[in-house]
Amino acid sequence: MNIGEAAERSGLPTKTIRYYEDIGLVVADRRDNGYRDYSDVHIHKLSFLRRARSLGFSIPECRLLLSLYEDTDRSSGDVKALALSKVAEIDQKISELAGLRKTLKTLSDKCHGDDRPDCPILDDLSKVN
Amino acid sequence: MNIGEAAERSGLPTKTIRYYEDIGLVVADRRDNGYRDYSDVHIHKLSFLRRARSLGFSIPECRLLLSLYEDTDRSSGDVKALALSKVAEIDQKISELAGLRKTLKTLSDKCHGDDRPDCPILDDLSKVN
DNA sequence: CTTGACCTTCTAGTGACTGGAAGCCACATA
DNA sequence: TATGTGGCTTCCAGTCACTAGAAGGTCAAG
Repeated sequence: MNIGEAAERSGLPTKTIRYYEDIGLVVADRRDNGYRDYSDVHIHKLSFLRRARSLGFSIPECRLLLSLYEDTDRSSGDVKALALSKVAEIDQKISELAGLRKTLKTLSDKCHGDDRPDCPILDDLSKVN
Repeated sequence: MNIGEAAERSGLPTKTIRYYEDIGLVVADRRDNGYRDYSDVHIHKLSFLRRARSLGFSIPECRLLLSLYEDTDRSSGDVKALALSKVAEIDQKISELAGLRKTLKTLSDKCHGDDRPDCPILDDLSKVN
């Protein structure tokens, strides 16, 4: 499929998809006319990148994550270790989000329309550190 | 306290703290000698920024979140609506992280040392879209 | 009173996009 | 067959969020 449809299905702008090709993250096939050609696997990788990037993973981290999928040279012990360390990172992110959520929920519950408390937003928000 | 200690306590580099002051996110007080002076409230805000940024919130979003704390002009109805919409965003992020976690866990479970499956990482990873 | 750590501002560079120009390609309609 | 119209190509320039480095001021310790 063309880059336009790939953009639609992955949720990334075409510009970003071309950029990811430039830096070697997801390289499309080419048709005779020079157009990029995307398969379902490409779409999966692009969607993955969109999600991982929006969750705060850096490009190098995403590259690592993708390499879990692609790199057949890597020993399976390494893959396991890498995946597990990322799982731990994700758990950390989830608990930070939970803390943030709790604070915002508290804030909104206290703001039931008329008066505003001397806002708790930062009180416990940044203590978890 | 000086910017160095602020950096240590917030987990942000001094360069970043100065940058956040440049763009008006967290403006420190100044001592007579021109040094920036940080209070606990400043540290809370900076820690908050570090966490929110690492979780994929943009600078404008962080500014909005901080304004929930600062803006005494805003009506409490607005605060409530804003906070609740952010809570929904956070729930979305959490569920995406949970999906990512599940996939990586599956991958690492299958990689029990010797052989590697034809990797599942992208199979369900990007379907949730 | 000097040394070294820490602070200041300023300018410039980087990473990850993002927008725009100039031109090629494909397909529908006159 | 000509002609849009829209999507594709590359390339260059700009932006956002830092990040590194230079040049110089401040301060506590020896």
